[in-house]
This record gives sequence, C-alpha cells and structure tokens, in this order.
Amino acid sequence: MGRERIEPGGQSATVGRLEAAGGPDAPARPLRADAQRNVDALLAAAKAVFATSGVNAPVREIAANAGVGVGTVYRHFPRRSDLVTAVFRREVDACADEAPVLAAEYEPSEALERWLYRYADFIATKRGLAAALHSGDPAFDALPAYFEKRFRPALGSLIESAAAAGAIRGDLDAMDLLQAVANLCLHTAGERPDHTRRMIALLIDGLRYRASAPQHARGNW
Amino acid sequence: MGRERIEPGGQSATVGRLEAAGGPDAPARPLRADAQRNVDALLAAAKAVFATSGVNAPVREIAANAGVGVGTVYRHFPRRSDLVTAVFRREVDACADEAPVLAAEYEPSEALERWLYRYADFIATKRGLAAALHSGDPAFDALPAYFEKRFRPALGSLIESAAAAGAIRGDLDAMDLLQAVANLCLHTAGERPDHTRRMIALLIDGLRYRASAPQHARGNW
DNA sequence: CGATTATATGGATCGCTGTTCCGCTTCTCA
DNA sequence: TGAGAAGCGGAACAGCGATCCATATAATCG
Repeated sequence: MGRERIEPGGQSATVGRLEAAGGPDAPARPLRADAQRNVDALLAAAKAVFATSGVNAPVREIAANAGVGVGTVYRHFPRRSDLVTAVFRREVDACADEAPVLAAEYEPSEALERWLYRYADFIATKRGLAAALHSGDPAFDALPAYFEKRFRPALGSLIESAAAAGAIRGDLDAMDLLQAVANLCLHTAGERPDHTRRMIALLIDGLRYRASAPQHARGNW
Repeated sequence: MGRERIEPGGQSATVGRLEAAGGPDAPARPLRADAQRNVDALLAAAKAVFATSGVNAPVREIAANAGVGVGTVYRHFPRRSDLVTAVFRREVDACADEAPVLAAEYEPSEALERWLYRYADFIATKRGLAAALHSGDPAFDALPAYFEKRFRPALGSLIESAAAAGAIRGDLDAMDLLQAVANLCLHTAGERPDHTRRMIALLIDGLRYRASAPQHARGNW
C-alpha cells in the first residue's frame, strides 16, 4: 500500500543529454534508458506532490511516489531546489507552448482570451512557489528570467495578432499584462473560484474597448 | 568564546502579563523577574540574529546568543514562529512610535519626510520576513493586520498635519503611501543604497506638488 | 549470445533542524 | 528563612536534506 508509482504523463521531455563540465557544447553522453524513465517519473511525481502538499513536501515523499529511492532523486537533481526549478520550467514550457496552438485554432481575439485563462490557471497553482521565488534563495534566481524568456514572446505574438486584427488596443506590453493577471489571481486567493475569471474577463473587455482599426492589416484588401 | 550574551537593549517591553486561557481579561500572573530578563534577552538576540543570519536562523543560535537554553526559548515562545512574530511586532511598534516623536520635534512636512525614511529603513531589513509573510504559513496570518493597525494611524496623523499645514496634497491614503514606499524599497534591492532614498525624495516632492492652501487652519488668524 | 564494464539504484547513514520532556535550580512570599 | 511554585537547561526525539557505496542493471563488444 502507498506505493503506486506515478508514471510519467505524456511526452518524454528528452532530458537525454546533460551538459558536461568541459564546455557548453561538449558531446555529453545520453542517459541510460532506465535513468531517463526515472527522471520522467520523478518530474511527474514532483508535480503531483507539489500540487497536493506544497513545494515544501519532503524529498522522500516525492521519491516514494515516483517509486525510486532518494539516492536516485539526488543523482538527477543534486539539490532539492533543482527538482523544484525543473518542474517549474516544465510547466512554464507547457503553458507557453499552448500559445501557438491556440493561435492556430482560434481567431486572434479568442486565442488571446483563452490563453490568458490558461495562464491564470498556471499562476493559481504557484502560490507557494511565488513565495519561494522572492525568498532571496539564490537557487531560484534564474527563474524570473526564464519566466520572461518564455512568456513574453508567447503572449507577445498573441497580442500582436489581436492588435493587428483590430480586436484590442495596440499599445500593450506583454509583461504588463502578465503581471496584471498574476496580481488578480494572487489577490483573490480565498474568493469564489469564478471571481478571478470574471476579473480577467473585465480586464480583457478593457483591452478591447479602445481597439482601433487594423493597423498592419495585410492581404485581402 | 562565542558565548557573549546579548543583553536587552533599552526599554523592558513589559511583557509582564500573559493572557490566561480563562478569558481576555483574566488576572494572569506576572512573570518572575529572571523570566522577564530572559524574554527581553531573547527578543534582543533574535532581532540581532535575524538581521545577520536571516529569519531562518536556527533556534539554538538565538538561544546561545541570549545566553539561555533552548528549553527557555520554547517556554516563552512555544513555536519558532512566535519568536519571529514577536520581534516583528516589536519593530513595528518601535517604528510607529517614532511618528508622534517626530511630529513633536519637527514641522509637519519635515516630520512626515523623516518618518518615511525611517519606515524605509524598517522595510529594507525585512526582505526575508516579507517572503515568509506571503508563504501561506498561517502562523503569520495576523501580522498584516497588526502592520496596518499600527502604521495607518501613525502615518495618517502625519499626513493629516502636513495636509492641514498646506504642505502636501490632501487626498492621500496612508496605506497607499506605505505600499508605494515599500515597493520602492523592495524593487531596488541590489542598487546603490542611496537610490531608494532618492526615489522616496521624488515621491515626497510629488506629494508637495499639488499642495493646496491650509484646509482646516485654526488659531492664529 | 555471453562476458565485461560503465552506469544507475536504493536505503542506511550523517548532520542539522524544530520541538518535547523532566530533573534540577532559582526566585517569591509569608 | 524555608517551603513551594516558577523557571531553567540540555539531553533526547522525530523529521528533514544530503551523502555514500555495495549491489543491480543496461549498454557494448567479442
């Protein structure tokens, strides 16, 4: 009992190569097959455990959920914080990668709206981590930069398309909007869950209010 | 070596009475003299250790600096977080209590300015604690309320006096200003230390810009 | 295919933490 | 001054992150 191994969810994340100390582009051997399986299982288990028990959950608990020993955890993630940041980057990637998918599937305005809700869900599950980010622990210093590196272009292209289509105003900075939505999510912690959703809807309506005609319209003219 | 007891600094904080479980105004016996000394020494040591080693410093280190055993720490502060919050409240009190002193010593506008710098110093030393505050740990839930309870009236009366004297605009909310200064302090972490000071000066100049004539002037007329 | 070797594993173990417990000391007050 | 209450110190406990190494296993080669 209490040993049901959490299997890696979907794509295998190809952590296959690690940078050797010899240089940024040293050949670096691929992971052994079982090791790769364990890395995937660990990331999946960590994500699940962090979601239920918070980011301070003990390493032993994550190891048990992944069906491995703690030694295996520390082989792949030398510090506890490395596991935390790896999960964080994975989820940032997953969220950012949805932007082009939505852009291909919906018209610009709706794609933007849907992605913002997706982003809000992402933020909602990161309360404990946000505190860790600002705790001054140098282990998390690189995360804000990664956050911006992935999210600014992802949201930026959605904004650009919507603005070009004349659906929203054109003078909008991606990081400003990301910050605004994040604040909405964090400040409405205990409220009814749909409150955040309505606040975001309000924000989006605000973006649409001063929409101009298409500024860079091209093509069918 | 390494055992120089940190003596309590100044006033003895009169923690002399503890609320008994019987009710909010049960008589509750006073602390024994040596116990009161130890409480003061612990608060002084904790303040010093938190300042140098951060709020995550081990309890044993604080106990050693206070020249007491860990048992004594836990007798007066059943949980580690109780010690943290006690130090925090003490420092909030010290900062808030300076407002009427400055108000008596300087003209309204300068008293306000001087207190804001004092408040900025307070915030600057609270980086680690701010993270703890937003970590979701229920042990710190009551602190924001205490923060507002003490600081809003303290700054509020300074603002009121300065506005009545026509030195600053009159439509200023104390909490807004506290928040603004705190943000200035936290966002300029690694900058040159006088940067924060200049930003606050700018903020104060902004307050003065739209100053009106005295609104409630009374007396020598 | 079997042997060989680099690689990966797991859990006992270490050092450090917050917290508890209790024999002993110290203060208080009649 | 002499009980007796109040307080004290530090050994001990449980849980944590992190380390280590004898063992097990995947990859490689003859």
